[in-house]
Amino acid sequence: MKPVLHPDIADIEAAAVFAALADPTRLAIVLAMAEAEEFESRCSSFTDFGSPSLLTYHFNKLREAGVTRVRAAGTSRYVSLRREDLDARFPGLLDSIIATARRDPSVPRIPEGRLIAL
Amino acid sequence: MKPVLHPDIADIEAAAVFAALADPTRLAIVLAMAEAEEFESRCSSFTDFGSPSLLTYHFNKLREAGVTRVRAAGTSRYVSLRREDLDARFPGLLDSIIATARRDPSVPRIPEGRLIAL
DNA sequence: TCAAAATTTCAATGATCATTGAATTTAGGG
DNA sequence: CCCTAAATTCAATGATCATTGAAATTTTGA
Repeated sequence: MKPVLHPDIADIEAAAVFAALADPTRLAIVLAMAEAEEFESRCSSFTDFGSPSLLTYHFNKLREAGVTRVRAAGTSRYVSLRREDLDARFPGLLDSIIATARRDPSVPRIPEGRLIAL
Repeated sequence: MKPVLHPDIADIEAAAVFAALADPTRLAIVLAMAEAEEFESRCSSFTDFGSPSLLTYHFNKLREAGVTRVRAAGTSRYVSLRREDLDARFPGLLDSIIATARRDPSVPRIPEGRLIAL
């Protein structure tokens, strides 16, 4: 299993972060993670947003941009927001992004009550 | 002269704003406008960032996303950030974006001393 | 009315994007 | 050891992107 690669904090670029959030599906994923109770979520919790294959694609974009972290455990993968890292690199940005997504009803949402499970 | 169209505040979408900022050249333009003394700048002040034709393209993207406002006067055009509108729609977002661009050295900059003229 | 300046338009280019679906890999549990 | 669940890989698709350069447009000032 090839290791999952993440950019160093210093290599996270503003334009790349915005590009990662430019897609409604990815913005929805980030919002769902921010809204979730748990620190990390299983990737397969996001099936509402697309097929497994498509989710792999979007999770890669988010990870490569430095927005998320992915941890492999057994046959599953767990995603989380890189809160500390992003706050260190661009203070306040992540919170601002989340607040923005919250205010925009056009960002897709997981049906009320459905959980982002661990 | 066909009028310049701007989206209503309510129609500004988060993903569209992020898409507008996803390009290094456009992020540089926004940063330069934020850094400028004046409220608005003549479009031709940004020639450092590309050819006239290319600038038209990028200014259109920014305007269509709701990030900037364009005013035509004579043979010139004047761009400005839609500060109030963006603050109303997504409070804090624009400031956060500007602070983020400032912190990222990879965002292109106009050579020190060169002005964004009116 | 002419000429120059500022900007747009247009077509063409190659690159990257989001999406699909089928085939494959990976790892754990019985 | 096999079965199954979870996820990736891969190729193919059409759409949109950023960029170029040449031609057209618009408007003002001489």
